[in-house]
Amino acid sequence: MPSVTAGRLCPRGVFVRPRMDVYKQESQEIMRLVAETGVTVEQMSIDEAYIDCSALCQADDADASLRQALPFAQELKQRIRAARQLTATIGIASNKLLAKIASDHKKPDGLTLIAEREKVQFLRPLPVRALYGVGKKTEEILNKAGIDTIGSMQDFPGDLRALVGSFGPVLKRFAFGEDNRALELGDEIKSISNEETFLHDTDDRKILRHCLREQAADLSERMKRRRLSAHTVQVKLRYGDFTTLTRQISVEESITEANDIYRLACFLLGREKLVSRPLRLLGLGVSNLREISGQQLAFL
DNA sequence: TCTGGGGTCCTAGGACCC
DNA sequence: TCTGGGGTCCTAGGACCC
Repeated sequence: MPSVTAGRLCPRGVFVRPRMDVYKQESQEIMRLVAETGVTVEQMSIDEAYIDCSALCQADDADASLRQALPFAQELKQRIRAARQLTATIGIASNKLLAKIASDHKKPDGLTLIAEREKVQFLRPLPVRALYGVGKKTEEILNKAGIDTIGSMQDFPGDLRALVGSFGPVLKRFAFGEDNRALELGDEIKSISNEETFLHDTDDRKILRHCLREQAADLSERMKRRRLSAHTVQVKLRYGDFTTLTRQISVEESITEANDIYRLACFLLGREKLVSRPLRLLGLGVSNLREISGQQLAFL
């Protein structure tokens, strides 16, 4: 059974949000410290990662295995503190779902282990929202059906599919602390986008064109840096009343140049005259990404 | 917090083809 | 000309995550 920990790295008692690039650099340094230990790491976000240290935890009994991860976790926390003067919160459990819940359990500088033997009881009092994949909407649906804690979900006799569709069976297993998601190690990027919320809603063509040009240039640069090209361009608009819509177009040619992205974006906006009233937000994205091979394929 | 930004995944409907 | 069923692709929207 894999033993996984989720770590959350928290700037110590600092409420001022550091500049993003500083944050990112710090994140890289810490992830490097983690990688140095030789474990398998899935970085979830700038300040979170799942670590599979099952290679270090080889006891016959599942809970004895988890306990073997404790000294590793303690040492990791110490290393991060010594090298970066930051605290790290770590959760230890048998899978990603529980490791994350464990790491959320005690926030600043925490270390929580959820034993296999105790996981079902541990989960019972927690709100359904604590489960991965349950957001505001799903929480509302569950609450209406009388399911407010994970315990009540464990006890629910009906089929959750009637409430949450195909997520039902997975959710039921989550409620019992069962999760077989593997670490995702691929760093494949599926889409790249950016968006801008204006200080004041606007339908000024000059402002909108300028915004799109800047976004297209940024996307082009990010694609080139990763040696990617796109086959789909998407625009996103939000009006003053918060109505949000997207329009996308897929093309056969590979798109990497800012000008091509920009032109397709203008086409999408113009096609249905979407800028019929002032916009609160304008966004631009590319997807359907492929690696630039540097070499054309020849078809006979 | 009258609502930021950058992502992923799922679903549903329509077009199109056989 | 009308009818149908199934598969696939594209598009749009929404839920969710950090």
